[in-house]
Amino acid sequence: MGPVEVLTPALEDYLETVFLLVERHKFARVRDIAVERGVKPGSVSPAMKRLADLGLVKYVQREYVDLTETGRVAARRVLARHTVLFRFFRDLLKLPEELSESEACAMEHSLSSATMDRMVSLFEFLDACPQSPDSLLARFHQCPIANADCEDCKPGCEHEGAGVEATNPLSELAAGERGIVVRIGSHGAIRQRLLNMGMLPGTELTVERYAPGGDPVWIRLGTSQVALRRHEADALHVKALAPEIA
Amino acid sequence: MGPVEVLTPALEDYLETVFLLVERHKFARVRDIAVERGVKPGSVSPAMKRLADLGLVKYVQREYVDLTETGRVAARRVLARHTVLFRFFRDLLKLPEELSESEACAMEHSLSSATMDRMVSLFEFLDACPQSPDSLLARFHQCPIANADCEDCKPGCEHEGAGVEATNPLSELAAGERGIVVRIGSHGAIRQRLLNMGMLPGTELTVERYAPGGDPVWIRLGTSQVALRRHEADALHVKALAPEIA
DNA sequence: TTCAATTGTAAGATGTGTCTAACATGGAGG
DNA sequence: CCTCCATGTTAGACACATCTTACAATTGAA
Repeated sequence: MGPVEVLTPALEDYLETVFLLVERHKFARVRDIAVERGVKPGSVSPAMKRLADLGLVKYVQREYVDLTETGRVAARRVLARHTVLFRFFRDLLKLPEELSESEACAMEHSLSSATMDRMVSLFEFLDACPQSPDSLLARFHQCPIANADCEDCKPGCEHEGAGVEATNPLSELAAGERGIVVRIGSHGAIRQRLLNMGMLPGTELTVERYAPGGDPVWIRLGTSQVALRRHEADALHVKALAPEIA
Repeated sequence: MGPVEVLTPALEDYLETVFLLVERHKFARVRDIAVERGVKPGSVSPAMKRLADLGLVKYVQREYVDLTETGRVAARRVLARHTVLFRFFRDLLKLPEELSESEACAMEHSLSSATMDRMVSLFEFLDACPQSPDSLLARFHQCPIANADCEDCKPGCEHEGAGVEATNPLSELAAGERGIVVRIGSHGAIRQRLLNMGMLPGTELTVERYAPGGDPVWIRLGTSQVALRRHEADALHVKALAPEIA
């Protein structure tokens, strides 16, 4: 096998930084790299030495840092992963620019080639397939169910139309009944709490029992149990399932 | 501020493991945790001590490990992030089960609440909105452009239909012309290479010049330059842009 | 009851990445 | 020519997550 040296996340970050600096200024100095990455110059020198040992940068001590051809290829690969994630977050999920950026930075080191490839396929598809303005993605971006800041329902989204199966608030399930989470009809803190408890779309749950008055309701999720307040149970839209096979 | 102790990735993993073991066997022993995580028991003890210090587990030495209520909440949160990522990879991108799993493991530690929330919104939308069998997602999963293993085009996908703008192979652009990458009409190694060079859908590029015979063609991507072989340039579908404003 | 197997702990080593503080270098102005 | 200051380098320390190895405690069988 060739030199399949795996770069540590920090080294990938340094490589990326050097690439961007070299693009901007034709060369990179230790100081610039330190500023860019928010570390002290003393941390940069040893990192450059390691990159030089791996054959990724040409490093004339006290002078400048430049990329080798191998280094350029590696840096572009890291950058491509970053870009794919960034575009996914910003353009597809419509997350704020800054969050998209930081999230991409954090995840770029653990994105496999296969996954990146597949995400790009999704982009290609979304771009090529439904070019009309009522494309599914555009509908997602306007969908009231998927967005907090709009009224109950709008044109452009046919959730109440034909073909959509009925869902009920969880609190309409009787004790002992099962259901599958379809959506969380709520935003903000309640939604966060429900998601963090594992109430994700597609999750199967069983209503264990209601307290008198129905206020805390105990739910079984797999083998673990959680208690929900009434307003949380109301926010959770489920599709009823046939009772469990005994 | 309360104890907003941030868990290291490894501690999150331990917490997750403990949660799953406790669910399965009512309690967790150091040894089980070590086996589950593929480490030696000697690594587990200190980790448990640290989790106990953070108030996340109740740890009776030599006996068992159990979660505190706080720990259970934290563990469910980690697990929920894992599940969201896993479902995204497996069900939406249609990646193999095993890859989805390992990718989710790697990324779960850097998924922010906001991003998770938004991914769940996408799931909810896809589930609620286009319930018909020709939903966009189903079309993605069958789309020949997005999948290597099918012929040129199939029913169910109307790429050649009306409303789709024309794209050309990159090699039809003359030197000096600009374009935006729309898709990579190729699979396997060539696709990998193009992606790794940063040729992602949405990327703007300029054709710098062709070598005699047109075989290597030099492309400018932002401020950096790459050379493409003819068969690579043919695989790259671009939309021509108006020439750059001088 | 005593020993062996099982299980857990403690201590030391490694690898990575950071910091600070002290030291080196080289060019510009005096 | 010398000195000062920007910049870089080195060394030493720490933190963290992990490993291995050697030791300790528990348990149950002979």
